Amino acid sequence: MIQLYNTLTRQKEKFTPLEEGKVKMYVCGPTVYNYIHIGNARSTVAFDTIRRYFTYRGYDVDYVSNFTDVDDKIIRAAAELGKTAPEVAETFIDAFFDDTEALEVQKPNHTPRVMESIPDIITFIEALIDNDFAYSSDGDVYYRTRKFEKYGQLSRISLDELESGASNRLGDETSKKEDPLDFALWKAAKEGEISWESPWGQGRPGWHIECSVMATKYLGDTIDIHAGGQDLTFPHHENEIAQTEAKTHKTFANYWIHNGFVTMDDEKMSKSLGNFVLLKDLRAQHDPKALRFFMSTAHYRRPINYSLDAIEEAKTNLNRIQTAYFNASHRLDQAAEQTDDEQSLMDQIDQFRNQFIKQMDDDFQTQNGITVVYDLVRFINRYVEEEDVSGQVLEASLNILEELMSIFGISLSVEEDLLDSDIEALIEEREQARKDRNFHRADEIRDQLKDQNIILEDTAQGVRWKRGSGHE
RNA sequence: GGCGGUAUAGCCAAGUGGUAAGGCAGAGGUCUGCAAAACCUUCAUCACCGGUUCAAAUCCGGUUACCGCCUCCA
Repeated sequence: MIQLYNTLTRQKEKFTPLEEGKVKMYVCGPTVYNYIHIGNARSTVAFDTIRRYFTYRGYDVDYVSNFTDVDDKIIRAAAELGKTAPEVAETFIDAFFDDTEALEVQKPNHTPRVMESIPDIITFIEALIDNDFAYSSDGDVYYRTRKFEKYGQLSRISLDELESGASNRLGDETSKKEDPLDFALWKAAKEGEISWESPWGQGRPGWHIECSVMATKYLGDTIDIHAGGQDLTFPHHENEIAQTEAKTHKTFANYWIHNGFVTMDDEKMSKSLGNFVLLKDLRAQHDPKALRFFMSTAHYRRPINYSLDAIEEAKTNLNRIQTAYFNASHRLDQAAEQTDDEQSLMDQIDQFRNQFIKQMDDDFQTQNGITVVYDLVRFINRYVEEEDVSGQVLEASLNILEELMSIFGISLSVEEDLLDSDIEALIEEREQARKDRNFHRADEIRDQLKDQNIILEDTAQGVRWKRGSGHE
């Protein structure tokens, strides 16, 4: 039984899908006016992990994540770069996929974009006007916030408090609104901006409406899970609920989940603060696997503080896991057909899986899942040093290690890797030198190979080699 | 100001009433020709004050600090 923390109720709830065995999940995607930073990446990775876990637990996940490709910031970026808004969007959508594929993020089943959805958006807005939840005003269309009784339910804010805050802030745009709390569904075009024909004149959609439209279009009026960053809770998700439920008169999403931020020096990493690290730069310097692992070391709802030390630690820890996998693989060659304690060991291995599932079922506690992986690593490392090992146990250990790590999007198996014949010859020469107790020559060869990124390790079962990490 | 979150060893991070998981770093040891890897041992009374209880990091009250949202933002 999977439990997840629902922002709507502020508590953990048992997950009950709308449709047996299926998960309909919508994740708010990026506004594509720039490369993504690691805060954006964390969100993408967190929900990818959750998606993978649902799949692991036997669910068929229909995963939709949008691109906001119509927006003030894109228009501004286009003007600065001397490109059109669609060109800018295209560039950064491609970059988004480059970045996230490097982190082994699985592609959503659908990635709708605002520009492709204009007719649906217009239809949606018309429905809201028809039932009196929205009104047009001089080329704009606004949502009547006060008319939606449950407004504020998700973010737990009261309209009156909001109003007192809003009234000091809003300037001229207010004049077109009946109420300062109303928000835009459609904005009249300004000179030179990208715009579309609509019943209210040339214009473009407001920010919030797109997600309501795309989510319901691909997943239906009611979806299981709606996800996004904590900063989207208000106003974005609150407004999505208001729009969608005013139109459908049904619950929009049963579960709302929100990820915590990546911080730097304990402050939120954000584009507006300027304290961000672009994923594309970071992954040029660090193994993307280590970056993904780093993002899995904290619970998705908690903040995670970015630092070079933290990345290094993730690298070290991942290396430890990788080494256990490597060591067990190496031992496979000399494994026995069968051993006496085999059954009890196989049972222990199953226990690791059970423990892992228990932790992950509880609101996707990846950090505790990783602890189970460490336990498994120790189990493997101990076992590998025994005199007689069973091939079955080794195989099962390798499989489960790979299985558990795959939830975090990390593959441990390395492709069959062959050495050049001259390197093979050097290794053999070194073995002979060691037998002859010519350690000077042996060390010389080991150093020489190390320069070529081949690392030799002498074990009780003979020499084994591996390639260095490659990233430094 | 309103709402929400967090405070556990040098660092990261578990643990929601029964006497502090795990990882990194550090120290010592085993193995090894040496190394590497690994294994073993070792390293905290849980922000502060008060209360409830046989028993609290865990419950209640209060205090302090930090963070987030309330405006575009994952």
